[in-house]
This record gives sequence, C-alpha cells and structure tokens, in this order.
Amino acid sequence: MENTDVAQVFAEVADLLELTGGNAFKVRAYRQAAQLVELLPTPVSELWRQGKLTELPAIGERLAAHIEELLATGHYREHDKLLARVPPGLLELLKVEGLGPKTAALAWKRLHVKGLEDFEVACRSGALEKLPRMGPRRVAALLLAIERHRARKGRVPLYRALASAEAIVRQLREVPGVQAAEVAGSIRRRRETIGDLDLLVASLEVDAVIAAFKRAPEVQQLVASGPTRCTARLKSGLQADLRILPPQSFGAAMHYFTGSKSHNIEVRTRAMRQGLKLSEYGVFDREGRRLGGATEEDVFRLVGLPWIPPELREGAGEVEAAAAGRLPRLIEEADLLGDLHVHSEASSDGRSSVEELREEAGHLGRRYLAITDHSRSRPLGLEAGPMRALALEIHRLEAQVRRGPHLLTGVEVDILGDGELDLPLEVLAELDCVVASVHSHFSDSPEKMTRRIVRALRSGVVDVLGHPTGRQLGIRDPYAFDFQQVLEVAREQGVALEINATPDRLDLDDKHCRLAKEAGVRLVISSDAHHASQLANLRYGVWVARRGWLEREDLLNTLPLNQLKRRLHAHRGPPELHAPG
DNA sequence: GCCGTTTTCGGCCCGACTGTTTTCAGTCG
Repeated sequence: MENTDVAQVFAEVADLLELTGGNAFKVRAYRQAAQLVELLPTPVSELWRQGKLTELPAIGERLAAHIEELLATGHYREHDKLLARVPPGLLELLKVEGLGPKTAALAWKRLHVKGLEDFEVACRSGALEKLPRMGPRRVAALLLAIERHRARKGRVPLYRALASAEAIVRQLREVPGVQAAEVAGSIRRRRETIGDLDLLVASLEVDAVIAAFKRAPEVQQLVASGPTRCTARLKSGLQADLRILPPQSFGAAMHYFTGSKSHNIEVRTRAMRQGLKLSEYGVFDREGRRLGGATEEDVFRLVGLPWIPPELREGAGEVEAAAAGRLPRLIEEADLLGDLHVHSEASSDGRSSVEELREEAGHLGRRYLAITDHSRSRPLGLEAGPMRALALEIHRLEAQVRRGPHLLTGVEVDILGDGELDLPLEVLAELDCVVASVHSHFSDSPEKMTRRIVRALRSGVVDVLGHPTGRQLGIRDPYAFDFQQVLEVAREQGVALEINATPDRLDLDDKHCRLAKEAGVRLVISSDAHHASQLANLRYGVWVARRGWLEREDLLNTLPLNQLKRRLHAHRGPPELHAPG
C-alpha cells in the first residue's frame, strides 16, 4: 500500500463523515492527514516500521493505528462501516462544483438519491427544488455543473494554463489605475497540472478591471461577480478567479492566493500563536492595527520567516525548514549549463539538424549539448554502424566549428524486454552520454519491470535513466516498478535519473525527485527536444526540480564540461570496457 | 480526529459570494 492509497482512503473517510454529518473538525483532521501523507517523501510503511508515525504533524495515536491496520490488511473498520452506511455513488456528487456534502446528504435522505444519475433526475423533476434552501436558480446552476463535470477531461498541463493566465494578466496590466497584476494559485507554485486560474490585481478601480477582464479574448463569460472578486469561464473550459485588492494588501493577497491551502493554514496558525492575525488583507495585531501586507516579504518577515519560494509551499515541511533556516537554495534555470538528451534528424522523429540544434542551444546560453538519437528498435532508430558514423560526424563538427556549445556524442538506447540494451556494449561505451529508456512492454508486472531497469543500470555503460516512470500527463500512467530498489541500484552504479522536461511528461515528478535526492542519487534535467524550438523546455524541468527541493549540487548538468565528462566516465564499468590508463 | 507559551478539555484559519431568505446556510478557495 503506497502513500497515495492511504491518502485516498483518508480523503474518502473525510467525505463519508461529511455526508453522514460527522464532526467537522474530525473531517478536517482526516483531510489534513490525507494531504500530509500524499506529500510525504518517505513511504508510510517505512515510518511505521520505525515507529515514527505519530511524530508526523496531524497524525496522532488513532490515525497511526488506522494506518497500521491499512498496511496490514488493506482496509480498516471505521472506513468499512462508513462505506456500508453511504451509497458509494454519493461520493461522486461531491466532485460537482457547487454541490457539497450538505446538499448531497439532503438529496440522499429526503429523495433517496444514490448517485449522479439520481441527482440529475431529482433536479429535472423539480423534486430537489422543493427542499429547504433550494430554488430554481440553484437547480439550474447544478445542472450546468453536472454537465461540466461530465465533459471535463480533468486538469490541464501547466504549460497550457500558464499561457492563458499570462495573456490575461498582460491585458489587465494595461488598465488605467492597475498597479500590479500577477498570476497566483497552483500556477505560481508550478504544479504539473492546473484546475483553475487564480489572478490578482492591485487597484482601486474595480469596475474598470472587471470590465477589461470580461473583454479579454480568453474569457467566455462571467459566472460570478462581486466588489472584490469575480469568476469567469474561459473558452478553454478552465475557470479563472480574479481578485482585486488595494495595493496595501497586495502582498498578503499574493501569499494567500498562492496557497497551498495547507501551507496557508500553517503560516496563519503560526501568526495566531504570535498574537497576530493574518488574512488576505494584511497582517494585524490584536487591536486590529495593520502591521504590513503590501509585499509578500512583509508577511513572512512579520511571522518571523524568510520568504519561501512558491514551489515549496505545499505544507510539506517548508515552514518548519524556513523557521530553522534550512530552506534549500533551489536550482535555477541559469544553473543549467547543458542539455543531455536531444534528438536530431539523424534518426527517427528528430526534425532539426545537429547544426540547428547547436545554434539554438547557443542562443539559450547552454555550454554543452549531447546528441542522443534513438537506437535500432525504434522506428528509424540507428544500428551500430550509423550510430558510430553519427558520433564521428559530431566529432568532426566539434573540431571544425569552435563557436557555440560543445557537442557531446550520445544515444537514447532502448531497454529491451529482458533488460538488455539495444546496441552492443562496446558501441555504447564509445559515446560520451548514454541515456537508457523504456519504450515498450509498459504493462510488464512490477517485478519484471524492476528487473529490466535494474539489469540495464548494471550494464556498466548507462549514464542516465531516461524518463524513469514512462508517464505522459493525461495519456499514460506511470508503469509500475519498485522505485526504491531502482534508486538503490542507481546510487550503487552512479547512474543519474532524468527529469524529462517535455511539458506533458515531466518525468520524474516532484515527489520522486525528493526521494532521489534523499537517497543520494544525482539527477539531470533534459529537454528530450525533437526540434530546436523545444530546447527551451528545460524550464519546465527546472520547476519540477524546484518543487522537489533540488539544489544545484543535486544535478549533473550544472557541472562545467570538464567535470561533467569526468563524472560521466568515472562510474563506467565493468573494468574490461575501460581502456587502461 | 489533533493538539498544548491560557488548555489533557476545549479549542480548531478566514473571508467572499450565491441563492435562499428577511438573517443565513452552503460552498469555495
């Protein structure tokens, strides 16, 4: 049982408690525990073995006992009892926007609604409308929300949401009287997928701002509007929340609306203990006197903390680390000196020439670039002969043209079904950078997948494990394997794990990055570009790395070229593949 | 359910908006 499974059970218990009218604070306790476990970098099973579960904030004796029962048997009694009381279909109702536990429970008790279909019937028949505090407008809104819930493909990848959020913000900055306009919310925290847009404006001219928002080409229609905020549905199907605040509150509002929710609760609780009140309007003392809030730095300073980068604000230990002066110095894009996974038109699907790639990488300030085309198992992938010829060509270019980033020879070699590599070891050993990736048999059993990867890592010629979990956002789930074991072997073999920065891969993800760091495994951030224009994608990988608490020292492609080359070759084995001296 | 610089009992973050009401409950972030 993984952390996400435990988190899911706790979140479901929270929902079930709400539906059955359970204690609201108990509900919150379960929610907090679910969130904590979800974000935990260490497996709960390990903490349980060490007897450290109750050392976690939000986990007391009882929740620890529940976790123990879950780990031992896969379920626990309180959860089962609740499930027996509540029709399972009711849980889906809670995912409909504007439909909460009270309304769902009301429909269940009074109209015997057992799921979304029942609920829709109750809406259309007029039965729901007759219940207390219900009315025609509310029912109409719920019907619309049900439609959207069904149509919604879920969250969108960060890069899509970011583009429209930035476009809207640019337009709002042009409105007279607007002193600042920024993107907040999960986009600012650089979460990999986004559910809605949070936009903030500092201005006293509320009407003008809302009018401009309404006119933005991305906006389809306003769905709610008040004196400080309004909500719109965008043409992309996403929802955007716009808040307008006086400039003196802008910093406090940025902090508040950047979240995450659990981060906010931690900071606010901390403020409260110090006799302060923190809201989106500012920081206030007991008498209600304003102490600050124009900038985010104000807010953090007044509660005795250094400024915390948004990517860390997940309530996953960052407040504690900040208080102790132990915040990481997060990796920045400028720290990356090169790109170690790039495809050229020499094989398969690459569409730019080596020269074009080199030129664009130069514009982006990279100092080195590994050309890592596909091996023979991929359609149009290279056999040993052409692979050697490409390496020679790269050496020739490197010697001939001194301008631009240094070119490294390389390959993205397939890890075959049995864990063999797709080219002879002696060919691979001649190359500067060997990225090994799984491209087939994704549905192997976890045991077999683990054996495949481990065998490849032990070949002695692999430098980097490419897109280690194989996921594609919204398309393909990660394949199942024993990540901890792969980490151990990677450390033992000196193999780095890749953060593939292709915006709908982002593989490794932030949590796996943190695990790798803790296991002492180095990482690389690579674009996996198939066209020169995609070399800029590295920034998406940087954001993942930052969310994974990574620092410059945790990555290999922050090293200068000579150190990188030494590092790539130092771990190569077995010894017979090394030339003596 | 958790937790302790007021507490082992009695608190638990705070505010906005909507649709229903005629003062507020439900939902959201």
